[in-house]
Amino acid sequence: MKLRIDLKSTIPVYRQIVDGLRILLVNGELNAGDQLPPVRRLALDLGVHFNTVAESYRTLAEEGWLDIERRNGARVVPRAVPSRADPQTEETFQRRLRELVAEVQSHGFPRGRIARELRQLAENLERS
Amino acid sequence: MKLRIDLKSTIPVYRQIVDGLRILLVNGELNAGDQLPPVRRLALDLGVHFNTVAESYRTLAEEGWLDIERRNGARVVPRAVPSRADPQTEETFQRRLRELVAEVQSHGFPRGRIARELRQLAENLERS
Amino acid sequence: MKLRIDLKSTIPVYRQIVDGLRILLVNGELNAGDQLPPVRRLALDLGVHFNTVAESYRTLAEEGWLDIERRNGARVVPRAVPSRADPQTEETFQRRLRELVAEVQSHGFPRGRIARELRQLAENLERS
Amino acid sequence: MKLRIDLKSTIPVYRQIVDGLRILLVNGELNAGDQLPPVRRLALDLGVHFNTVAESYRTLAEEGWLDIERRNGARVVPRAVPSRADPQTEETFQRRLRELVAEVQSHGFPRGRIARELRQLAENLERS
DNA sequence: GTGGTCTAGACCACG
DNA sequence: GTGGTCTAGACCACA
Repeated sequence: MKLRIDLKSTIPVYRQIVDGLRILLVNGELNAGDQLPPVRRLALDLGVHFNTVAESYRTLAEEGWLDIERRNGARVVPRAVPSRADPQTEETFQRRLRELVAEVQSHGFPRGRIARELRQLAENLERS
Repeated sequence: MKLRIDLKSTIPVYRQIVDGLRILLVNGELNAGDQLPPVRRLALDLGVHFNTVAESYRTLAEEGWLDIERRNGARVVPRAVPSRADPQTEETFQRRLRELVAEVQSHGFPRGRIARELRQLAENLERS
Repeated sequence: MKLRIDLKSTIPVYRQIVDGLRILLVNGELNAGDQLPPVRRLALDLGVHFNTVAESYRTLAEEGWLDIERRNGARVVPRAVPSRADPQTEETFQRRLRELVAEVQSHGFPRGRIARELRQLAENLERS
Repeated sequence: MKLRIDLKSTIPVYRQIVDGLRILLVNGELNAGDQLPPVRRLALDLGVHFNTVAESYRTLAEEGWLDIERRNGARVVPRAVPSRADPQTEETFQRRLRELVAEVQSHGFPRGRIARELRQLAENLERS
């Protein structure tokens, strides 16, 4: 379970877990049918309370990624693609993307490098 | 002052203001020497408390974008970009970028469109 | 055995079985003297563990619907309806009924349709 | 806040709160714009932990009934009617309704009384 | 052994 | 003063 948590971050741990797992999911590193570790197990690995992990699993289940059964743990579901993107999503995405870029620019990260990262990610997206 | 705030968002208002202003700053829509609106004025425009705006200005001042003087309000300074980025910035940027992309993918936003947005932004960065 | 189980539901399987059988019982689709399928048989049909079915039978036996004998399986008994309802039952029924209706209203089910269902069921009850 | 909780019930307290509030909401006893009590306040009134109430509020917010703002508490939202009922809702409703009725019949509640309750509720629905 | 519920209570971010 | 997050840990229901 390739997953890193930063307990010091202001971003809530459960959100970090959700974000991290979602990356594995969209990248196909976690596939339909895969079993996730029991909440108490992953919690132990990450050094957090099991409730925190449980909350994360529940969030992903609501998003349609996981199927949680009381006694059988959480399993990646053959995800029905959300079919239709919220029309608002595009605008939000553009704004958040520009915010993120502005922030790292602000921290002195050079434009060229940022552009390179963006292009590289774009390629990855189209190849897979 | 092209700036929108969403009071319902879970993102703190002061952060939204900082993020919004920073975009204007890196895009050159706010330039060295420009005077920012008085906190009470901007607060009124946005419908928030003036302390919230003041907090935002202070944050940007700490980042080196603004110069705040007792009675003269806030002014954009000719900003020397921090010569070298925090070594941690690159990794963080990559991670946050991938998180953002995973999230919008999760919401059904098609990969091709995401890739296009990324490429377009990369171009803008290199041109300006 | 007209009975459907949803393993994904949060409602316990044994409860689903009890609820389903009880409907057959009050509707007279299962009558006094009828033999129920052996627990292992029904379990196989439903794709659940036989203990789960056994638990269901036991619950219905406690309610006075079934008679379970060591080697003869479960059989519907001529049921003397408990002469008087638990005084608390009426209040509980009203509350649960209203909860159920509020929930489906909440899901966008139109009042008219709900009312129709209620009336139809009321008729069925009085006719039989 | 007309709301009763049964701590002994097997139904989770937070569900009871959700169910209870939803009745007030569909009945118009809580209207758009109304402020709900702070989580800690209601929790104290009900004798439960504030987290339990918070969870309930969050659930109703997800259903679109409430609008929760970090510092301003929870407020009833001018609910956008869910427009389209899940096609599955009708079948589920019928089943659950029949399950409920079968259960109370099982407890000795006479058919005539049940029918009367159903009719009365149907009338209430159509009148309001 | 699995996830769910709930409590008690600390601490945080916000405005 | 508001809701949010997290922990520690008890207890429960289910299969």
